Amino acid sequence: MSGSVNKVILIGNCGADPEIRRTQDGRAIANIRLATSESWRDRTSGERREKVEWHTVVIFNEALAKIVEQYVKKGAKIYVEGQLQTRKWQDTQGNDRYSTEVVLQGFNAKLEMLDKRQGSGYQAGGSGPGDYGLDEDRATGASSQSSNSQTAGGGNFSRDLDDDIPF
Amino acid sequence: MSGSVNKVILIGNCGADPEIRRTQDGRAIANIRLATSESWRDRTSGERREKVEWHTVVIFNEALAKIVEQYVKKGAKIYVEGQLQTRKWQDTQGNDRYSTEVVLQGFNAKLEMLDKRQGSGYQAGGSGPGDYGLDEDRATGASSQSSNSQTAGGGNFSRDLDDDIPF
Amino acid sequence: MSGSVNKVILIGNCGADPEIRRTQDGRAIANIRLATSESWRDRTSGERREKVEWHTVVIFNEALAKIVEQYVKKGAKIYVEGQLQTRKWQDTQGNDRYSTEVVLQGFNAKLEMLDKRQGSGYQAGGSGPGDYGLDEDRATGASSQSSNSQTAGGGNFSRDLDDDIPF
Amino acid sequence: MSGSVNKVILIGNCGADPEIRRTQDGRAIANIRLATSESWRDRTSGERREKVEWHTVVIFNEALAKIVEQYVKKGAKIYVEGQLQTRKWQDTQGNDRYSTEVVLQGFNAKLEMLDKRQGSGYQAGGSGPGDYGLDEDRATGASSQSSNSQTAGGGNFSRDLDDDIPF
DNA sequence: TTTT
DNA sequence: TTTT
Repeated sequence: MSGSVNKVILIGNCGADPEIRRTQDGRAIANIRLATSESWRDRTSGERREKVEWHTVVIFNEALAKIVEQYVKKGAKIYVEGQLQTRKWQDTQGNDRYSTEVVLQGFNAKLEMLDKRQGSGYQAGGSGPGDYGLDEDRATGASSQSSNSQTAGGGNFSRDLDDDIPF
Repeated sequence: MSGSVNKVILIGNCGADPEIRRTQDGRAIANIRLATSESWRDRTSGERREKVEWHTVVIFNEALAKIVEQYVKKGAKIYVEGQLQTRKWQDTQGNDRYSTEVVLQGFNAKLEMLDKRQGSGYQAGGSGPGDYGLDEDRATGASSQSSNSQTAGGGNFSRDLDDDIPF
Repeated sequence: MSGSVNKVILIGNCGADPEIRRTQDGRAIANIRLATSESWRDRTSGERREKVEWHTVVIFNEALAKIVEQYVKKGAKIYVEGQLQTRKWQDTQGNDRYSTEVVLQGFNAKLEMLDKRQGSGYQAGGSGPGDYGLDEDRATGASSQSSNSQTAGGGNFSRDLDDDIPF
Repeated sequence: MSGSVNKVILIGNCGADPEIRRTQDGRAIANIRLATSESWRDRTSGERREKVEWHTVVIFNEALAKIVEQYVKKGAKIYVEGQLQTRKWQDTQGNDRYSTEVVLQGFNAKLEMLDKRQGSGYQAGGSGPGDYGLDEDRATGASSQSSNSQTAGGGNFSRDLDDDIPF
């Protein structure tokens, strides 16, 4: 099917420190429980009410997962852009179960930290936090690649693209 | 919590005719099974591969649900903008189960039909299909309403809002 | 034309305090200069580079404009969701000029403050800052209205819509 | 600045065939004039009204520009996701002028064709149109790269990622 | 200048 | 003109 779009944009707060899992082959995957909320004034009572929604955000990207592990903590406010994915699994009774997650993977995925940097430290590394798009990771790949492709194909668009890559 | 955003944007095709349910108090609710897909060329085999993702879209709006019932059919390509919502329920064995849905409700919800109109007919009604955002309808409703609500001492926000309605 | 979407989503910092103008008929309009930026590491020099983009955000909504005036200050980080609009005007030499702005107006517009509330004060009012979507406010207005408009036989879309308002 | 987002999402119709320009160094750039529109029923007259907005979409990507040149024609309905960019230039009288464009470049850019494929032909090539994300271009780079990274790191996640890359 |  |  063509002409398809699957995009989720969330701004919320982390309910806990991210969990970092590792695949058999050693790749890091970060899981974040993210809370978004809406508030409104109740029509009848006039009271302010709030509804909180919890989302499971899964980051399939080792480099990004590590950054998340390092900088994203419980309570942090973040922006994530990914896609909806529903995973099928079996519970202990053998029933089919489904879990829907917001997956950041590959392109068109993005994560931004929205809290003011306080304190110090992590700026030191030079790379610094901030624009933690998956971009960055792709960038890594893309640039190591580009040194080839550029010379090879001379496509200087890919050159510019690489220049544009965050980092 | 403030500063929260919960937004889903999908473009996909309906897997079946929408289902219209009705709440106890008679409101119509439309359910759409929407498929999005990604395709890519497998690097090793060179074959084209495709991954389809199915989404449950729930439309809590009688008028919109009726429009959906009337014009959205199996196979139709639509744009939906709503929010992620996870609903808890009990299965027959009494286990907690969760279903995540894309909910179109209230503001910041939108539905657009992306297929070319073929044939005729439904334009006749005057209202016509096309921009089936909640927008348009709210606008209509909001304005007829505002003359009342404003006088009624309704929040003067609604007054401003009406002014804000696209022209 | 049907099947149309025009959406802009920005997260950035205000370059100055918002400007509040007023239309002839007394409605407030807020203007914000918003900076977004991208940064990346230059491939050849290894230096970190940054490109800043400035946006003009125009808020056509008296209540929201006032909230903006009150709480959004120079340096504030905000989320805005609106639409692209290009305005034609004449310069002093009589040449046609065009300005493109991000317009928040009517539905499908949203503004969220992303800075942590520090200090005190503005929570007191009860309404509180935070979710300054047009949402909330429309909801208020819309709901007080709905009890009327429904009876009044207002478009039954508005009826549904009101029902749809978050709770 | 960190924590920044600059995103534009449009669904509209092409007002003319795309223009393909070429930079001095031979890279293709596509320009599309895209119309979005809103329609609503006038509150007082009850008439249906429509407001059309024109956008300039600029695609800085040789491969994508060529696909656009080949498949996107006047009247086509497309989805584009890019970012806002304002370009400064001098008019013939030496005045500063600014043009704001929706730029598709690098990551987080996407273009989808939303018209039903009619007729035949272009499906034949095997690659087919459909998901014309910039992804595709990155994919090209990324995959040539991945053949390295995979062997090197064996991370089959990167393998999956690459596999996921459109085209 | 598109589209409905 | 913001922010990091």
